[in-house]
Amino acid sequence: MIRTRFAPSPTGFMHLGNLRTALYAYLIAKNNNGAFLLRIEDTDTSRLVEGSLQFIYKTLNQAGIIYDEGPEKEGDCGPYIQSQRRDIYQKYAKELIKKGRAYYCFCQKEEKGEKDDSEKEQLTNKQPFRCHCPDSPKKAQITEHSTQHSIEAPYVIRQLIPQGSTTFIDTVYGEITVNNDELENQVLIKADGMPTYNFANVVDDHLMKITHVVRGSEYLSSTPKYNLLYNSFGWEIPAYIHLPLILNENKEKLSKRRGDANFEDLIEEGFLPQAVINYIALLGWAPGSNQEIFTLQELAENFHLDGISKSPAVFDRAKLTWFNGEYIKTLTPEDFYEMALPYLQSNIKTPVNLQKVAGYTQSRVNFAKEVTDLVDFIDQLPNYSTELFVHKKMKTNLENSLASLNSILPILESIDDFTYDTLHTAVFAEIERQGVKNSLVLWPIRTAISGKPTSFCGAIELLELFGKEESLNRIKIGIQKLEE
RNA sequence: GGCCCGUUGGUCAAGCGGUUAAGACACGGCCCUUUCACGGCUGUAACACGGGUUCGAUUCCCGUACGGGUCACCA
Repeated sequence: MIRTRFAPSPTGFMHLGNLRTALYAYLIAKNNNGAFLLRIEDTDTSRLVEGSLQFIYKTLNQAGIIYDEGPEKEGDCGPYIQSQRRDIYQKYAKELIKKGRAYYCFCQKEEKGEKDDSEKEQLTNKQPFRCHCPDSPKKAQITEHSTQHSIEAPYVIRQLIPQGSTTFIDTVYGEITVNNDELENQVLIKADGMPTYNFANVVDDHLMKITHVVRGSEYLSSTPKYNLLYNSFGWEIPAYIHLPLILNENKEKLSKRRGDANFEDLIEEGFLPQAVINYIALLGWAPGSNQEIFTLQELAENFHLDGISKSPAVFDRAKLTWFNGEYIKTLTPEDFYEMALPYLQSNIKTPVNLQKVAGYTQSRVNFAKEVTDLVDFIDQLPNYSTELFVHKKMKTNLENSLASLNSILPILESIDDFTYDTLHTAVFAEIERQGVKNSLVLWPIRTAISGKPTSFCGAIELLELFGKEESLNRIKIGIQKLEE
């Protein structure tokens, strides 16, 4: 049975790259009737950000990515929070020492922490840091000693990288071979007793029976070290599925610091969670058909490893916006009404049928909040220019617009029942009587009532929406303007 | 800088030795229509470069260029 996991650290917001990793891991599991687990990697106590655990839960929830095992949903492999598994890592690290594949290291390294750019540049001409413990005669002693007694001096446990080269196979990128000289004797257990990501990851993936490791391609170069670890333990190596990066418009890695949007921001802006999920599913994966709109369920059914691409993808807001519009259109009228209501209520004081307004605007917006601009003529008629009455395609000009309004006015005045059907019948009867093009009568009405070059619905709908008094009022204003 | 990975239109992408090199977004045009939008049709636009291999390379191999990743007691 296939088991995948998503293993975020609670260090802040959920970036789109992370979310996509979670999504793919989920889809791969679900596509194979497997299990998807959530594991929290909180081994760096200094980087923990308050509340980010809630963000993780909330985001996965909104996205519909439901885990089968994880925090507060314990399976057989818990606990699923690494800080609660400390003893486990200690035990396995000691086992590695006994096997001679790891060792205690007392080397002091200068103050670490986040490297800044200048430090990174210096790396250019420097040999990477090497721990010399294995060459020290002290080492054997310590190793033996420490298996029985506790050690006083601060130490870390390092993985002993053997000579030779390491080859692994990535499902996406294929076979990759790295010379072991490139690999550092990496730290497995830190001075504070916590495991590093590199170690905890391997131990947990094995213990949690993860069959497919899904992660970003930034881990590609450290994968040989994981394999060496698996081999040292004699554990089976999982399938690796490394995912290409998601870049911003400038082709840089997405980052909050550069102002790139994360999931929370996008939802805040009015993007629907399912639209975002649908879009990022297609950033780095292609279904092999021309279908683009997928429910989560459909994604799970159609997902296949062959479709994952190797090259990074640029996040395109325009395309996401299109997806959002598509999702807005598939909303039931009730759902869209509910979504648009706050914007309608805060922009419309006039007693018009908001449900109808929502209905008219639904197919015209990509975001619910865009109704704001569409309805701005309802409470107040704009001070428009009579030029609006002139429309080549509608065959209207100032003269015939005035004539149309003058002829339709008494007819509307005689109607008390301002409902669509009644209005439609009456207006079209007049159009037929005059024997003119529809637009010659309808365009002036629409223009007089809206005072805008475009509106979210046509003349008859506007008459119904505004009711008799206000409609006649606005038509009279139009006549006045045209008479001047 | 060493190592690793990548490179099809502006963007997402199909392609997996022989194709008029799909499709989508964006952009332009047309149609529909009582405006706009929706919808339909349509147009502009791409295989980074140089060598091989081959009867034939976008597809395979090798370089070059460019881009990215990584080189932490961070994940």
